Amino acid sequence: MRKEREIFGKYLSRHNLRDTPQRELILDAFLKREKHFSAEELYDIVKKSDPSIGQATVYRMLKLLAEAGLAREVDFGDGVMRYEHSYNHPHHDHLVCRECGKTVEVMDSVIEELQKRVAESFGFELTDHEMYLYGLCPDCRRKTQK
Amino acid sequence: MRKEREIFGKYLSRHNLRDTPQRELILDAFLKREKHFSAEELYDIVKKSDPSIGQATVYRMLKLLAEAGLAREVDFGDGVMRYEHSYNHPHHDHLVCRECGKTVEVMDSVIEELQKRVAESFGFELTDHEMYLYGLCPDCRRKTQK
DNA sequence: CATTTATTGATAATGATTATCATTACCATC
DNA sequence: GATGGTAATGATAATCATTATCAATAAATG
Repeated sequence: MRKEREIFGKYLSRHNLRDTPQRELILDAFLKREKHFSAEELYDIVKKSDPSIGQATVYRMLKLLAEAGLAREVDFGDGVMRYEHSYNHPHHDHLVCRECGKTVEVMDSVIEELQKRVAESFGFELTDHEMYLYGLCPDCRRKTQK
Repeated sequence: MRKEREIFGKYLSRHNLRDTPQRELILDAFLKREKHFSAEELYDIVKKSDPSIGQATVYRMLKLLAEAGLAREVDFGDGVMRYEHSYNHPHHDHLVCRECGKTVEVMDSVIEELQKRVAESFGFELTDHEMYLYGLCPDCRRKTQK
């Protein structure tokens, strides 16, 4: 968390960007947040501390966090982009419940390796990927059966 | 192709929906199309045969085709939904070039099996998934290196 | 043929995100 | 500490794909 602040500070100065109270506030909220979130959700949070903050500022800050390598975009395909921590949060994929929306981070290195091989078998050089597994979580399975 | 028409006809009558020239026209264009496409692209095609057709009709028809099991939505994450043939076009994932956008359909049954196991290891019942592999296609790799 | 109900096409609405732009704030230099 | 240059902010307009609305039209059925 200290380290993340440091990284962002360096990112700002390296790009001739300024440190502002708004950016500090949004950075704080981001660092406190554990679950992934949308721009609007983060906006609602920071608005409590600074009701005059604009949502454009939140959108802009999220772009910066992503570029600085602290955040990562997550697209669940519902038209709303979410963000999650990227620093010290190694790559993973998502397992999402179709019923209640609960998500679990998953990672399988065998799958990762196979993805690379599949790409290579078509002559592609794999740079990244997206994988979303959809299903029913344990709770919703129980509810559905009864 | 005959079979697909039959399926769609049955879908219409089973749902008390009507067969109209517009639907016929869009169905034709859909059946002729091999590559995936967006609503707008299909609209541009059918407009040549019937300039008075509305794009809302195309959007509506794509929903029907998907519900009838003839089409499948493909979300490349660029904000535009595409469709591809679903009938006699078994499940596959997509390998996409980050540079030129070229796509290849891929399928690896080992990956599919592992996905199921990963989900199960969290108590989830896997219903479906999305996997997009991004990289550089052979052509773009060559261009980038030179 | 008349009635019912689905369909169409034009257009307005939606909703997330981005662009614009006047105003404000930061920061280095004098 | 005033100043000039430039970045940042917040309000708001714009964007863009998609959806909803609705009056007009067209099928199908008795």
